[in-house]
Amino acid sequence: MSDLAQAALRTALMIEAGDGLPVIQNAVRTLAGPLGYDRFLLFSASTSHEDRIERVYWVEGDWFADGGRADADTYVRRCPVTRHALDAREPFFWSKVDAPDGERYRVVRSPRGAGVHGLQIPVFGPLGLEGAMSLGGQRIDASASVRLALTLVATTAFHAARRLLEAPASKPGRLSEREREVLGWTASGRRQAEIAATLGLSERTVENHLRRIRQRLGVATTPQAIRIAIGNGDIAG
Amino acid sequence: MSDLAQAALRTALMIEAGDGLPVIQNAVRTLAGPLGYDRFLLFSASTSHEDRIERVYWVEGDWFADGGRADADTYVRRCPVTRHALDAREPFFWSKVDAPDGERYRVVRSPRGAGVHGLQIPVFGPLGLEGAMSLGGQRIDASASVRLALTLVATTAFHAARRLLEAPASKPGRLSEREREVLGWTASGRRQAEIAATLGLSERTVENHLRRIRQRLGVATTPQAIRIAIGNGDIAG
DNA sequence: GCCTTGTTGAGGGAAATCCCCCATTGCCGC
DNA sequence: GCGGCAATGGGGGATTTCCCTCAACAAGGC
Repeated sequence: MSDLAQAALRTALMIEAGDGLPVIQNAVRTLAGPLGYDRFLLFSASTSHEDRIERVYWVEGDWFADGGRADADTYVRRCPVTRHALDAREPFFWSKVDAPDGERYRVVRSPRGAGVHGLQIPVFGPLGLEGAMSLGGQRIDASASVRLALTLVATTAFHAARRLLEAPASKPGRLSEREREVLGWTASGRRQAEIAATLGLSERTVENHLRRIRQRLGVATTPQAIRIAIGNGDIAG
Repeated sequence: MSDLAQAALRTALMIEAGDGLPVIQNAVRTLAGPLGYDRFLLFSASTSHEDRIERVYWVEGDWFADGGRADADTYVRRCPVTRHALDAREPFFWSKVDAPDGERYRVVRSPRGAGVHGLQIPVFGPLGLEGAMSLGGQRIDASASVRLALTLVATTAFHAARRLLEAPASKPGRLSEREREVLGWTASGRRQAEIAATLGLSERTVENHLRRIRQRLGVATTPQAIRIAIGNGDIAG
């Protein structure tokens, strides 16, 4: 335990200074391996589509109980535990238990016994959930110290991975005059048909504008677009 | 340095297990004091309107250069560095430098020289910014290790403080606790069905809550409810 | 006890939104 | 001139939200 904290900090520093995904992976493996974690998952998520998991940066280990034959990417997106990260407010431990009707995942305070256990660490930013890291294994150290240490490392790893892998992509994000106008009326409680009448457009056009707005802001629903646009100063709060 | 990581982890654990603000304060002081930090600030914030700082949990030390005669709460709300936390995506160091036309704050990679320096650590959650912790001093250790260690501790401290201080009372907004929760997730792009799953409710109930929210706020549509609720400070912007 | 409020849930149907594609027009820059 | 983009509009169908009513239960005040 006295080594843990130092190792975690050293790992985080190494990850921050790293220049590639392999550095991150090695650093995490070296730290978490001795603690019983041999399955790793790192992904970015956004509140955009229904399929909220946007990009899988790293998936490794026998998550699938079939030796990895399933398509990792697809599996990850459907994994109940992965998806639970989208609802979580804090890091949490989980257990996969065998039930008569197949496998069941449960969020637990401290996993024990046979089966696969893990730790999920959501990563948040100014706009909410931005990604998560998941670590699992058969016999894991699930103490509070490990949770804190891995939270530090996972958060650092996520930011580093995103910086490295997401670098080229950047978004303009701002709305056009017309789009601000449409969104402004929407925020004022007007329905699409009303806005169309007000602005002298067809309902179809208003709808298209709203879709484009959602796309540009990278959000899934119009209510969310309102919130983001207010945050951006695109429309009045 | 080899002590730092251990001390940080120990501090975080102590804070998590603590049962009062004094425990948190002592823990932070003990860790950060030897690193040169003697001014502390912990507050909750929402990204809603102008006055984004919601509640100051802890302010201590000579932040004001006048020995603390100014109203701490007021000062904190206006402090440029404090406000910068609202725009930050990650922890950052800052420096207060003397300029011909008064004091100036600057965000820097590594503060040095005379003057007051500090570290700001924003804390995020599913709905975006939730609060921040600021630590300052005349001669601070501004290494990457310290940044990481204090990030861990500050994040833990914020969650603990909120849990302890925000538990009993909540704001008098027209919306009930549950309603704010539902509306908050809606503003984060979740659909009714998803919110139902997250909160363990039927879709019907979520729908009923949203209708009641609209009724209470006196608005016609949910997007408008988002805007009004943000304006009222009922949900995070 | 009685009344209010918060929270939960339902049935049934109407309305609105959202999604995929597509096309036209006009403007701007290279 | 040509490519790119904003603005406009459409077809057609799948989801989602919204609206009305009704009901049960727990907690708290009077």
